[in-house]
Amino acid sequence: MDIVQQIRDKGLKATPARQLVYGELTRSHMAFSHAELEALFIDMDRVTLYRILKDFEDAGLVHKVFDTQGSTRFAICHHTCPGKHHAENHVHFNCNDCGKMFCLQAVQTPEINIPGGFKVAGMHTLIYGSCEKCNHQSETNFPVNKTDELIE
Amino acid sequence: MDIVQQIRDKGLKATPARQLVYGELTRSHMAFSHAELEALFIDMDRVTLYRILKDFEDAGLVHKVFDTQGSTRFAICHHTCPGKHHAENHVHFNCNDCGKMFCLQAVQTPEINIPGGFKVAGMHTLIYGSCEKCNHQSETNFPVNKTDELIE
DNA sequence: TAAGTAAATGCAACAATGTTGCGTTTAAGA
DNA sequence: TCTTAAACGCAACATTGTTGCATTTACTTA
Ligand SMILES: [Mn+2]
Ligand SMILES: [Mn+2]
Ligand SMILES: [Zn+2]
Ligand SMILES: [Zn+2]
Repeated sequence: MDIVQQIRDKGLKATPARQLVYGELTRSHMAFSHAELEALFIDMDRVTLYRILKDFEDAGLVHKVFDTQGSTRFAICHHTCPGKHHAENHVHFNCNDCGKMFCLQAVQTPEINIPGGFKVAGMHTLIYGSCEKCNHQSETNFPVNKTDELIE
Repeated sequence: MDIVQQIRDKGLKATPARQLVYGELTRSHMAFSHAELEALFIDMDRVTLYRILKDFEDAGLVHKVFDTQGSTRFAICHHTCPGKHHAENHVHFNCNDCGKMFCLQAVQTPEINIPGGFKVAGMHTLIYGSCEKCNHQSETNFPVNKTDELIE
């Protein structure tokens, strides 16, 4: 099913701006900050972008998450998305080096028991470290004890 | 050891404002938002409060966490705190009803395996639901199938 | 394919949150 | 008590997000 139809199926008009945003989010499986999207679509109005993301979120097309800096990010909802609380069923990874954030769709949030009278509704799991690309780059920049072919 | 000495031990002056903030954070084991602290200390300058929290964080007296809304919160570091990354070794609970956030010092962040080339440095675990107090209140307000003594 | 309409956009203004610079005050050691 | 680096208070600014309103546009229906 194409992007235009996916947007329309949620009762939203498939405007050019929406197609651009939804297209970008669909192609990569990353969680984008507002700043990142603004940089990608330089002539898109700031407020329009806020509203597009809000509308997408309400429609269940994207989910909102916060990175290790507390900044808001948006990512596409996987097709197996149960709806509004999609973001809560999988783990997110935030790279300390490049700052990018990834949805690890395949990794479910773990089970956890907590004491006291707390009634658990859900959880957010945010893992941080360095992504594959940044791992490689740091190895390339500061080779320590590697064989030649690993340095590349 | 008293509050004044704990602040001084980190190389900070134990000013009245700092004693108030540190005292409050020490007594309760909650993670306070900036707004909550401003409300508690109405005649404390906004900027001073920001700087106190920043200094405490740098000194390892408190740790910064984000709640389910992405809002910044600060909580005391437990005495077994390993230092800068204290916040990462225990789980936090955020009440959906009253909005309060609790440090569950006794609950360690779980182990988790993720695929791909990601290099894990740590994780944040944020559980949400309703706290003990709010559980009770909702039972009191909307009694369904309870015995009398439970409704109280 | 033209017209009608609700939805979406663009712009300005505003609100909330956090930061910086700088002159004044104060905690703590001598 | 004196000295001084640290902390404070205030104003100004930056960033992020929201709201109101006039204009434009995507989609429906004729
Ligand atoms: Mn995600
Ligand atoms: Mn904590
Ligand atoms: Zn990276
Ligand atoms: Zn509560």
